[in-house]
This record gives sequence, structure tokens and C-alpha cells, in this order.
Amino acid sequence: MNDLDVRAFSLKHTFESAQPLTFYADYNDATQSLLFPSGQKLAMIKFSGSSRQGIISAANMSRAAVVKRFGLADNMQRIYKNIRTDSFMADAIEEYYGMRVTHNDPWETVVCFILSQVNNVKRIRRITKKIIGTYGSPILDAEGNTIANRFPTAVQLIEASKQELIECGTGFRWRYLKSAAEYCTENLDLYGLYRKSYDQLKQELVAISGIGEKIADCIALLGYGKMESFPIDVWVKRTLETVYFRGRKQKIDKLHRFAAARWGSYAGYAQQYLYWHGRQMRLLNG
DNA sequence: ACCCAGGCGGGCG
DNA sequence: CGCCCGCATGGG
Repeated sequence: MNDLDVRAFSLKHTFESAQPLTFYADYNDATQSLLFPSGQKLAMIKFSGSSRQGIISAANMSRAAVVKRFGLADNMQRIYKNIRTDSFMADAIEEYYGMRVTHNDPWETVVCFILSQVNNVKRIRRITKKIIGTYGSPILDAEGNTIANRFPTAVQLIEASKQELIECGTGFRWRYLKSAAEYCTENLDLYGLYRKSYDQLKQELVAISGIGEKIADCIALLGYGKMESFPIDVWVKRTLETVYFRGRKQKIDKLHRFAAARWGSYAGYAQQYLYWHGRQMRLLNG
């Protein structure tokens, strides 16, 4: 077990806020623990303490991996200082204090957010878990029993049939999944894109059929740690319009410029707090 | 019954 | 360019 002292960290808000971990990790609120496939193992995180100050205990994961995965190296006081631009953001920080922007495997992020389009969180979770269980290599315990599955690789998903993917509940997204698996095997090395700039990275990502502006922003932020990325989904759009534009409809490009001017290189964190706070206030469609 | 969900690709003007 | 439509599926 690896123990880490952490400040400004909430396992609950980090897990729940519709990042890839939300879609496939198992979270126990009572015990503050999180189970998820990480590499070839089933990792477990346990948290104790408060969101101000606490301890993370990790099993099957190195300290460095935990720090990376949960954004623990982020300077939250500096981030909060920069995104606390108004009372709405101050409320969001207060309400979801300790929520981190996580760092996720690029391919896993591609899959999760392809599944996210015109979908709701509850259903994205069900579909993602079904796909992991169907196509992912088994993770075994000491007795050789399967206790979980790894996230399937692109190569594994190439073998999937349309019928199987439909049975997983993917709906019309099955085509995008399959073509993304093929493209990321034959035409693009996702793991060679870390050093690209935000703009260059997005350009590479939108070349994948099924990935447009919004999903590319999600992948840039959650899969590559591009903190200037500001994904605008229906919730973020509505929240921005309500809070900053007196409820008037705005074009996406204008909202991107607004966010860049207001939050700059911290826009990704601003987005995550704005998205989650705005969504929770409306309490629709779990 | 109708509307909506962390959108995108394609077609049309 | 911008706009509009269909795309599957389950929940409110």
C-alpha cells in the first residue's frame, strides 16, 4: 500500500463528475474507495480524512501513478485563485471543493467520449462497463479467478462485430467505435501525441471519424492534460448562457473565446467546475 | 406520448 | 461557410 497526504482532494466529486473514471470505476461512498482497472491490475484507492486534508491509500498502483492519475500535482490554490472569477464559480468551488481533473489513458478517453455523444451519464456507464466485460482481457486473482477485466485495446475492439456492439447498447455509435479502433491501430499512434500543442493535437483527433470539436476537447483535457481545453457540451453551453449572457443563446465559437479570455490556461478546470455545478443545479437525467 | 442526453457526419443552400 | 437532419436507446 502506498499512502499519500493530500490537500484539496475529494474522491467523491472526482469520481462522480462524468470523467472517464465515472464511466467504469466502482465507487463505494460509505468506505470512500474506488476500484478500477489500471494497467494489468485492478487498482484500489481508499481515501480518509476531509476534502481539506486527507490520506489516499493505493493498492496495485505506484505513488507516481496515483499522483498522475488524480491530478495530485496540480496546485489547487493557484487554480482556484484563477478560476474564482465570480460568485457562480466561487459557489462551484465551495460546493465541489477538491474535485480534480483526472489524467486518463488516451485510448480509453477516446472510447468513453465516443460513447458519450447524445447520451446520459447513467447509460454511458452501463455501455462502457459492458464493453469492458465483453472485450477486455481478464484480471485474475491469486487463485486464477476472474475478478475484473482490463479496458479493451483498440486491437481487441477491431474484432468486434456490429451485432455484439449493438448488444452492448452502443446504438448508432457502434460504427464510430469500430472505425476509431481501426484508425488508431493502422493510421494513428495516440501515444505519440503527448508532445503536440493543443491545436495540433485537436487536428489529429478530429481526423478520427466520430470525433468532432467537443469530444476532441474532452480527449485533449482528460487524455492529454491540455488544461487550456474547454469542452462545451449542452450543459456547459446552457450554464454559460444563463450565468454570463442573461440567458441569451450564444454561438460555440463565441463561448470558446469567452472562456479563453476569462480563464486562459486554467479553462479546463473552470469547465469541470462549471459543468458539474451547472448540471447539479438542474438535477436532470442522472 | 414527448423530450432529452458530456455530438457528429453528411447533405443542402 | 452555416444550418438542419438522422442517428439508437432508456429514463423522466
